[in-house]
Order: sequence, then structure tokens, then C-alpha cells
Amino acid sequence: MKPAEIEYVWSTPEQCQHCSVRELVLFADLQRRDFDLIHFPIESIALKADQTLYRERDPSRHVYTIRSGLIKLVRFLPDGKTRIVRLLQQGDLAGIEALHQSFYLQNAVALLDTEVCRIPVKDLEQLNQQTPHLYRQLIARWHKVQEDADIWLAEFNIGNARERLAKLLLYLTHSQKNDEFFLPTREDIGAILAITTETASRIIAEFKRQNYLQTYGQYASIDLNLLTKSFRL
Amino acid sequence: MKPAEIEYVWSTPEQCQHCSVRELVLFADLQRRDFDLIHFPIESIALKADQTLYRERDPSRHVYTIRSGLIKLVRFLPDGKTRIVRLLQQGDLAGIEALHQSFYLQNAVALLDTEVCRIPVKDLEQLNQQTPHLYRQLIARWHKVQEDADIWLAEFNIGNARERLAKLLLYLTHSQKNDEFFLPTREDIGAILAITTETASRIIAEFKRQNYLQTYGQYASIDLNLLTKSFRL
DNA sequence: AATAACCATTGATAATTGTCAATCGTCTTT
DNA sequence: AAAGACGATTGACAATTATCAATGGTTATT
Repeated sequence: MKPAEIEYVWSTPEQCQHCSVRELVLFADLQRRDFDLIHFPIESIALKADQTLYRERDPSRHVYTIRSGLIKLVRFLPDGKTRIVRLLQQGDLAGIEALHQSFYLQNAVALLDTEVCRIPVKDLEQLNQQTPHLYRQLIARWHKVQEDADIWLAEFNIGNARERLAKLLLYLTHSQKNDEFFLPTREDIGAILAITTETASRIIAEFKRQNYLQTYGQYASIDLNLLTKSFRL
Repeated sequence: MKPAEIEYVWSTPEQCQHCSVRELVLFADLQRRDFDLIHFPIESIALKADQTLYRERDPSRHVYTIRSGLIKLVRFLPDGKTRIVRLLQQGDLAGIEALHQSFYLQNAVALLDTEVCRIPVKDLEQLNQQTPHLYRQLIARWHKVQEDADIWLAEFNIGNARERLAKLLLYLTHSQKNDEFFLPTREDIGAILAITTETASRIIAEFKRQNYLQTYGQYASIDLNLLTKSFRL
């Protein structure tokens, strides 16, 4: 990306069409002059649903800022089972482990059509040495890894399946501006909560019957009052 | 800690008695001259088993390097249940979230008599600005948070209770030099694996009967061959 | 030594979840 | 429109785990 383009983006973010830096929350603290330091290419990548961004053990030469859409981070276990260890959405940084290790730790797969910006790690590290304005956001990203891990470990893995699914629904709504949110397939819900596809399906169906949940294709909305009261969340 | 003391530690690590910097793996990459930059106090703290180092939502003004012992990071859920979200041992950094947030995310409780070094965050941040040799290790610590979280999410929460307990035992041995390792109480095992105390006890007892496991008070050792073959780990 | 406190273990039973299989609904392809 | 593919749902039953309760063992305290 040429400096002129960055300048353009920086000055009139509204008009950003391609690979907008405005969405790169990782660069949120950068000052106008910091963008002059960016001489490396940042490519915008459009992923279709189900496409893989990177795989576990792939050489990790880039990190990816998510501009829109939804990414699942998946780990395959020796026994063939799979586990979704995190969901990433707008503003999140995928592949952050590239900052310390030469390969990725998980598989990153798009759940929806998803746009990401690809940032070379080498250049990012160099930029970090040239300006102090990046560091804070990097730490913030690492911090979010820990926060999310805590939530996933503590909230999504304790109590019975109904309670866990209720917490997942809350998590999915909270990260949306409007009421509707993307509801993963029952198989993916199972991989998130460590339950079977059938159990996930049964509970989703039950929640729909009890009007806790309405679904519209792949999307859904919840009745927050009913749900929180029923589960004391 | 005075520069002279640091110098002393640096030159003859064997003779370190109090709050040895040698153990501070966070400072592993620091050069001799970097230690001259450390003008802030690093206190050594001795925790008895069951003592709390810090609590969730406490103001987070320090990070803690663990010199010896074992720390559990605990989260209490609204419904009164508790979950152990990570174990920290020698070389690990407790309270790393202090680098980005003004309060701790979890409760840190010693499982054993534990020695930690207390490092003020403000000073650590300043040191990080004065020398480039700290950054790498900080990233390494954040990275480990993610690695551990992945393991805990993927390994300890999939499969039935017996498989999960087998994986926990492997995890506990792998982090020890010798064969013996600290075996948490059945209640803590339950809080790690999201099973009840009784289930944990039943399986531990079963493993002992099958000679997968021998216990010696709070410590234990496993028959690695038997265990891995029985569970294809 | 006796008692108390605490943790581990075990039993009996209920509740939850997994497994295997069939059906339903929707969407795509022919 | 018909057939096929795929995911969601449901049923029946088995396996696992939780719950409630009692007992055993160890350690600390009196």
C-alpha cells in the first residue's frame, strides 16, 4: 500500500473502498505521520464462507485483521475430534501467534463471507520499532486472547448443555450492534461447547419452542429477558 | 533491589539467596547492562499453600514471576461454581493482564508453598522502553497464555472424563523434570476438567487400581506406557 | 490417645448426554 | 417438477456423569 493511499484513507475514512485501514483497529493509535512509515503491502482478502485462511502448522508470516465477517479458530485432536477454540470478528487479529512463532497454532476458517487485511509480520515488527503507537494495541490484542480464553473456559464449559448454550447465545448477541446475530450450525455449536451435534440441535429446538430464540436462516435473535431470567445469567 | 545486588546475581547465580533474578525468566534476554536500568524494587514473596496472591478485580499494579511452587488461576461464576482456568509454575508470569488493564482477571491461589517475585508494572513498562531486550520475552509470555488456553480448551474439555483426566495427568508430568508431580485435590481436578469431585475421585481411584497411577500423599507418578496405550494419547 | 476436621472413596439412584437411526425441510442440481 | 444433498430435528436406548449420602483414612488439634 502506497503512502498516498494511506493518507487518503486517514483523511477521509468514509470514502475508503478497498482494504480500508480505517477498519484496522490494530492501527487505531497510529498517528498521521506513522502511516508514512508503512511501506509494506497490506492486502485485502475476501473469503467465502467455509474457506480456510490458514492452517495449523502453516508457516506464519502474516497476521490478519478482520474487517467484516466471522472466523472460527479450530483445533483437530489426535482422535479426529475437532474443537472450536475461539470466534473472531470485526477488529480482531487472527494469527497473532505469528508474532512469536513460525507457525500457526490453529486453523482459521470463515463462517461467513469474510474480509481480512493481511499484514506481514516482519514489517509489523519493524513498524513497532519505529513508532511507539503500535505497542499498546498489540498488547490489547494479546489481552483479548486471554479474556476470551477465560470466557470460553469458564462460561462455556461449566454447567449443563442448556446453560452453556444460553451463555453462548448471550456471547453471540453481545458482540453485535443489532439484535440479530449469526447462529453457527449445530455441528459448530457442538464444537464450541463440547457437546454433540444432536444435543445442540435438541436444545436449540427447545429454545425456539420456548420462545427464547427465533431463527431466520443462519441468523437468530433472542429474548434477552426470558433467557436471563430462566438461567440467572 | 540495588544495582550491586543485581550484578551479584548476574555474575554468580548459584549463590543467589533472596529474590534471585536468575529465576526471572522474564528477564532472560536482558544483557548485563540492562540490569543497571533496574532501579525499582523487586520483592520476593513466599506464599503458603492456599494463600491468595491476588483476587479478581483487585487493582493490578504488579506482575509476578513464579520462582517455585504452583499457582492456580481461578474464576468464580455467578452461580457460585468455580473454574480453574490455568496452572502456573516456575518461570510463568502471573497477572500478565496488568500490562493492559487496571485489574486482575482471575484469582491467583497457591496450591503449594510458592515463591514469587513481585514486579511493578509501571517500572516494567519503563524498562521495556529503555531496552529492546525485554520485548521478546513479554511476547513469549502472552504467547504462552494462548498456547495454554488452547490446550485447556481442546484437550481438557473433549472426550469423556477418563480421557480428560488422562490428558491432565500427562500435562502435569510433562512440566516436571522428574517423574513425580503434584496431584491436585479431587475438587481442584474437578474444577480443571469441569467434572464433579466425586467423578474425579472415582477415576483417580480406578487409575490407581489399574496401576496407571501411583500416589504418594499430594504427589503422584504415572505409568506413561500404560496410560498412553490405553487412551491413544 | 481421643476427637475433630478434612479429604478421598464408594454406593445407589437420578439426570444428562451420547449414540445410532430415521424423518423432515430447505436448497441446489438435473 | 423431480431427485439429490445437506443440515436440523426427533426418537429410542445406552452410556456417562451428577447428586445425595455414607464410610474410610489421614492429619491436626485438644
